[in-house]
Amino acid sequence: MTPTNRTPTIQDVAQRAGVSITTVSRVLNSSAPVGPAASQRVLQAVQELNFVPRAAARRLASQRSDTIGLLLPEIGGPFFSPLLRGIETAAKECGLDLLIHTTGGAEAGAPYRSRLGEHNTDGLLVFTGSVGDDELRRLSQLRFPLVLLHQTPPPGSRIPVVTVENKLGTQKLIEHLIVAHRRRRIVFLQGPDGNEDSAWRERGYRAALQTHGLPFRPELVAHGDFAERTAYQAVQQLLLDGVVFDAIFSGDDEAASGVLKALRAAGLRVPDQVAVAGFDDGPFTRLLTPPLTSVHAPIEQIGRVAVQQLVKCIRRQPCEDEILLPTELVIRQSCGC
Amino acid sequence: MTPTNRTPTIQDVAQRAGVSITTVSRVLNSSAPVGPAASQRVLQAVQELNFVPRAAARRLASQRSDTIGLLLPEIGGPFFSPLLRGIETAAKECGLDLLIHTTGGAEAGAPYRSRLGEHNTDGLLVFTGSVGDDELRRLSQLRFPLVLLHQTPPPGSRIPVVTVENKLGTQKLIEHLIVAHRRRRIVFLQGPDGNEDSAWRERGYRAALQTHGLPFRPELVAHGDFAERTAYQAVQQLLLDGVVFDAIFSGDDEAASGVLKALRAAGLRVPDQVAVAGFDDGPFTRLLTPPLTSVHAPIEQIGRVAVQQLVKCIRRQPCEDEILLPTELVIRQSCGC
DNA sequence: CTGAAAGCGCTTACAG
DNA sequence: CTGAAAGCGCTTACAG
Repeated sequence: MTPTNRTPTIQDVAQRAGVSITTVSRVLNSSAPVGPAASQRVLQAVQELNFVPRAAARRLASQRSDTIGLLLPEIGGPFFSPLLRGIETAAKECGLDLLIHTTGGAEAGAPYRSRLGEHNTDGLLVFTGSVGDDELRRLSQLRFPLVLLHQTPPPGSRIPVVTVENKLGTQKLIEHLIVAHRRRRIVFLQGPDGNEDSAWRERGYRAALQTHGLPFRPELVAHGDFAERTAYQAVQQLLLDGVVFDAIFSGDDEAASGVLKALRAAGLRVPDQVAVAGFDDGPFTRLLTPPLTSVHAPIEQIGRVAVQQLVKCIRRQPCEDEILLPTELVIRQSCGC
Repeated sequence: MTPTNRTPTIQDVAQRAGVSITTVSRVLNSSAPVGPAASQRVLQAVQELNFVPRAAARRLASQRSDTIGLLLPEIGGPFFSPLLRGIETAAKECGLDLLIHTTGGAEAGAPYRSRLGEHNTDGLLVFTGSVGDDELRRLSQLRFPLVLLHQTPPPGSRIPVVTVENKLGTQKLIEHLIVAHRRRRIVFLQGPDGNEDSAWRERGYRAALQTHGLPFRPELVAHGDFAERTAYQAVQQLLLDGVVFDAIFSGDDEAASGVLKALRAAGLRVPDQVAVAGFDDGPFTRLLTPPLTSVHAPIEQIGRVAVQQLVKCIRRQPCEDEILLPTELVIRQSCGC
């Protein structure tokens, strides 16, 4: 008699179907051929008992967790939702559970381990700034499957990367400001120190200037950190310093919002006097006044592709060292169009 | 000799510390008193071996998953990030893993089960619109721990709820429009059919009108679904229909953005001719033009409190049937202030 | 305070 | 195509 107060196990299914638990396991996992009659009865028993395999038992026995982890510094920003959406979708498609862990910054490394460390996860997606280099090296040396997002691996280790095409996207944007809007003194507002996206965007900025014979002027490069407040202050500072400019390429969209505010506060008209552009093309970008010209970064796709890469690593299949997802110029009104 | 190519197990720790695995388990879980010397040696062995317990083994043996699930219709919207942040923070504090699953709508129920069903999770956080009533009843009858977000339980079942104080928040907002800005014909733009937040906001809207002796005019209630596009169309329709109004309370902030656009497109000045207000006070609200007056909903706190409630349910401790988190009027410029 | 042993519910060689 | 049995790595009575 099957006690009804207990959730059914594979035993109950086997008994009801009149087969061994081995056979039940086989039909559930399609891991070996099973006769049609037996298969039929198993399926029916599963149905009738409302049987769902315990993940813990399966994992312990199979030595796979069918779980991947996502490590990030924090939850928030316009980036986060689309990124997670892409990851969740792809993980579900691959039959993987997803565990999220915020580290609050790239502190040394271990506290996340107890939850999503080497044994409790088949692989890890690591967003830039969430794990220190030493820990990345340690995991990499263990041959533990890893994919980095928006970050290149620390020197000496080889870990697949998925990120966006920052340089080319920026280059096209700056060229648009130069060619279509005849801007000559374009400010580049940097992201946080050490941020790779920002570094590549700066390279694109310089490349565009060079292509069009414009000098690189250090005074036109301002420090920032992808945040609204600091962007506001940076623009104020430029004005205080008497720096002359006719356009601002802000490190990302959040910063662009601060830039717009600072210019408005200073009585400068956008885009007439100062053209403004951002990067990422976040969901709120078109809500700004004027609607922000930006470079679209396919964030959701980043998430999706990253999972695919990680799955390859987990299966020990060959996998690209670096994937750069294409960006696209999105023209709105803040550039003068 | 401990093979270095294998990750250590509790066996390895026990051997190295010269104790039984029972003792190791005890010091790791503080589940029973252990002598200081033994305890010391275990801790050291754990350290030296870099030992991390396999979650799967622990779960199988203990019959607890130490995991909670979050079910929602989809990932996105200004709501999502703060909600998840609150949930993740609280879950981490409680030592719980968090599994996220999107259902794509309140379809009957079962597909999520294989991942976060009754056995693979200690309890579930259910966001409105993600699980059908039948499935909620089934889980509830199983005494499976459940907490609903922004949704009351289906008739006949008793499941704890965490949501925001919609009615009072709306009431204060409408009264502000009436009293401070002398608005008399205030449009209420509804959320999706059956949405409980929207229903409560409508009650608050009516209550405010009544308090101030204003008639409820059905023609001032417009259908919407918390989306920008439909809000835009709804306003267009009102104008086409020749409905006279001097304020619009849009169901939420997203819709408010569409409202602002539609009014601007129609050449109506906000807030002079039409005052506008939203609900939620999402992160982008202050970026709108003019900055949106809204009702702040403490979304992150919702997530945090919901986890705490769920933990109580899991521990079979008494737990409130309903928690209404207070909202707060946030005055910006779109109301006329 | 400590340990031997059973058991959690599966998967997977191995043998047929 | 099928099953008995070992084993995954822990926790938890039970006995001392």
